[in-house]
Amino acid sequence: MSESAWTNELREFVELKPRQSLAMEAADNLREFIMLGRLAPGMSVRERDLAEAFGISRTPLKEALRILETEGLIVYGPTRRPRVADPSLDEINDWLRVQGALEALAGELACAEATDAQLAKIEEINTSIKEARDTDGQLEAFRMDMRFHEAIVAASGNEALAETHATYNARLWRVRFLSSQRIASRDATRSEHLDIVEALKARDAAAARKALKSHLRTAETNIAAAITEIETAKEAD
Amino acid sequence: MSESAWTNELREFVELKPRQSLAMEAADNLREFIMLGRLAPGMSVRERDLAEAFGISRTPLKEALRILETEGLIVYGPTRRPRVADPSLDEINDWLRVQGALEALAGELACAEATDAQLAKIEEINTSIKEARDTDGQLEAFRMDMRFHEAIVAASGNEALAETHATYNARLWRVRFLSSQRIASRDATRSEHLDIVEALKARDAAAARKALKSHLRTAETNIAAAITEIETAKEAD
DNA sequence: TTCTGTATTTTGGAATACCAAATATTATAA
DNA sequence: TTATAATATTTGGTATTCCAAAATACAGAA
Repeated sequence: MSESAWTNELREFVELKPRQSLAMEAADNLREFIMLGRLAPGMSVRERDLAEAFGISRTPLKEALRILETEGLIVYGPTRRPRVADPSLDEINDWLRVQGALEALAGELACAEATDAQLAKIEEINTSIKEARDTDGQLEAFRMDMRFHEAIVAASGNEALAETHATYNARLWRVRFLSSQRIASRDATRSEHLDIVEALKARDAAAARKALKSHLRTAETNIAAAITEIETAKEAD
Repeated sequence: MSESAWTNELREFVELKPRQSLAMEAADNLREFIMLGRLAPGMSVRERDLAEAFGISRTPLKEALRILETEGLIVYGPTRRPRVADPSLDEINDWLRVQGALEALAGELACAEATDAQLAKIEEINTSIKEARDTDGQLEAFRMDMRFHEAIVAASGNEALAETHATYNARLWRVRFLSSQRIASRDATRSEHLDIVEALKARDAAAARKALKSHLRTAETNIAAAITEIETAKEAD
């Protein structure tokens, strides 16, 4: 091994991100479209149309759909025709319960594993949520909220947990975004976030678990309220 | 709608299972091969060779590899070359912690949601584990053990939870199988299974959560012991 | 012998073509 | 007009082919 130390360091740095394929690129774009509701839930997806829209062939597009399927954003019918997922409230609640268990575990682990820097970062993100709401608008504040939860999971040091959590986040992104736009949802969220941060800083695993679980439970309530609001508004047509 | 009721019923029945594609078939076979260790961990996988071995083209085989990637059985290197996963003990423990949280949640939910028939089935599977060990051999007993855990998760009535649990089961299958062959691991397992069944029958959510969590914790210990045993045996070459 | 630059081979990514199943459309009969 | 049969079209699955990147083998120079 005649290589100097920085050689390996550089190699690691440059190759850490697996080379982006057309499929992954398409998956990223599609995910964004679905999350923002640009592609409506339940809408049927035609491989050929989408492939043309992206300027790629069906082969990588198909792979992109597969990726989004595992994330729960695309569902395949019995005849293998893909559609944009249109989850029922029951399914969403199922997802939220799993997400709750994952985040509770993350909080627990983070109390033992997180570095002080990671905890500081979590707290910093939390304070910037409020700032973003004042200056950058609702969408940015919501993105910060998501990053808050991601940071907690990352602080657990459990990579598999982070991956699984990310797929549930993707599925839940849209409904959580809808819910975040209700003014009524925001106040509770803010104080709950503080509880979470306090528990983590105290490295009190039980408290962190409890705070995260109850946070997800209010999310359940808020989302249910948001969805019924939208449903009733739709009936006013 | 002039169709008689049974027409739709029949159509539904026959089409309920999405048509099996070559990709899924290949994924099933490959999964079996990897789980049983026929394809050694870390071994590099050549798409062309495998496709020829299965008698299919690379297109569906590629999709199969993608499926197994999301299950964590296949990993892609930085240059997108697929290999059979070769998880470190740390990674395995990460997986087990997530699996523990999932099963704890499942037990909790099952206490509220499970039908009596489902609980009876769980108990029945548990008793048949012992029988299988006496008559059908180790592998069959192990399969029963897996079915025991699957049945609990199914009884939670949370489909997403069941899916996520299944992928972790796939990742962990091999190491859990190795661990199950240690005689020392078995006695503790048996009494813990009884604790779980009792808690579920009493529909005591807290007890079920606790029993499942501690069961996964002993799994952690057993697997660690099994792996170090194998490692030291390997050094004897 | 060891290192480096070059040629060869291997490998996965992507485009294209074709097929069978599913769907939509049209025609026909009651 | 409505229901059914026949036809045409659309759609996803699969095989084949080509291509660029990567790994390997090799040859020459230090």
